[in-house]
Amino acid sequence: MTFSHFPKKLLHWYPQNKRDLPWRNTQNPYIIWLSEIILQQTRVAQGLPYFEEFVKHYPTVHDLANAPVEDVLRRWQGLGYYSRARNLHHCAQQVVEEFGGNFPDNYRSLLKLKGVGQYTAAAIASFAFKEKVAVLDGNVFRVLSRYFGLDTDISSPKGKRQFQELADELIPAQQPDEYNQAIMEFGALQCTPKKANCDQCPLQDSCYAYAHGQVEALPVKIKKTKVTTRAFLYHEINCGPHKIVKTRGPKDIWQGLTDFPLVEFSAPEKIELEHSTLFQELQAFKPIVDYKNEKTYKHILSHQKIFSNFVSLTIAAEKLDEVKKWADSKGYHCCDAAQLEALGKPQLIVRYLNDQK
DNA sequence: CTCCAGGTCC
DNA sequence: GGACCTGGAG
Repeated sequence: MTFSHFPKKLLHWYPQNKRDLPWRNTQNPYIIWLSEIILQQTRVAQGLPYFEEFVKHYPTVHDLANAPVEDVLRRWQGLGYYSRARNLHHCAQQVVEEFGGNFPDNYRSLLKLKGVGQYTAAAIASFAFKEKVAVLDGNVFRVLSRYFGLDTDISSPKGKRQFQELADELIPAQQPDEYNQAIMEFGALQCTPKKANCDQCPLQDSCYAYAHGQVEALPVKIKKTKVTTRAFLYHEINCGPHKIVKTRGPKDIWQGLTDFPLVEFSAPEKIELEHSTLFQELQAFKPIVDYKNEKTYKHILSHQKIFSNFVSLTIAAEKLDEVKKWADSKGYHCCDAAQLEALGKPQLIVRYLNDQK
């Protein structure tokens, strides 16, 4: 087996082809950690502006730990997978409280941090501390499965184990950090999921998938999550300059973000204003109702298809005290436009609000 | 429109 | 093993 050929080629390819990205010019574990969390399941182009903002507003782990979690969620707005933002904040406090403000300097200890799993621990340990631990992310799965012709399902525990063993054997003792960067960058730029650039590939002559016409077929991934359909009727309740909002709770999507009171229906075609218990209750306040029935927002998550309609209810400003009392009793809050702007909201709500302008 | 990216937590 | 988000590519 030409095992040293592979890392050698990658280490040669990398300096000539790598992108100049801000987190690559530092060994500061805080900055590296920040970039890794932001880049999980996220493309560089989408994550980059968020990274810049976070570094600017939270230059040190102390700044992040001291910030209110609402501010962190607001800054994360639009990036998705909001548990990353909650874990990010929790992890910063962990580093300050349990580790005296210094990130742990090895793979084992890094794993104890909230939101830091095997991939991220390996990335930080190698990039910041030169520890020889192999990263295993989607890029690495793809490059290894193609080059070595490994066709085990990468979503199975067995597949993950096999790939990790292979990755651990391949990583060189000399420049483990550079090698980890190289193989991921190679997957991102050269050995891409679709239309891999095999014509000008430095590994072409020894690549299993290229020789066997398997480039498109690898890696093998079986899992596919089934998508459920949901139907929301959102109630935009206005009273003078105030709106009624709700902080989303646990065990559902958008945890910790802010949206409007809603009634969920069994199917999109079942959405009916008159069947909303919320709408019925609100009649007591004699609202002016604006319901554009035909306008349905469709919002797609990886595992849910959400159809939502919005009804706008305007209540006379004099009834604010009554409305507030009602909102309190339902677990809702009252806020003005500026306060709403400062809260993290799902993109569906952001889209709706933008349409109202 | 469908498919896809891809790491952690519970 | 399923839940979690958004946006870009085709």
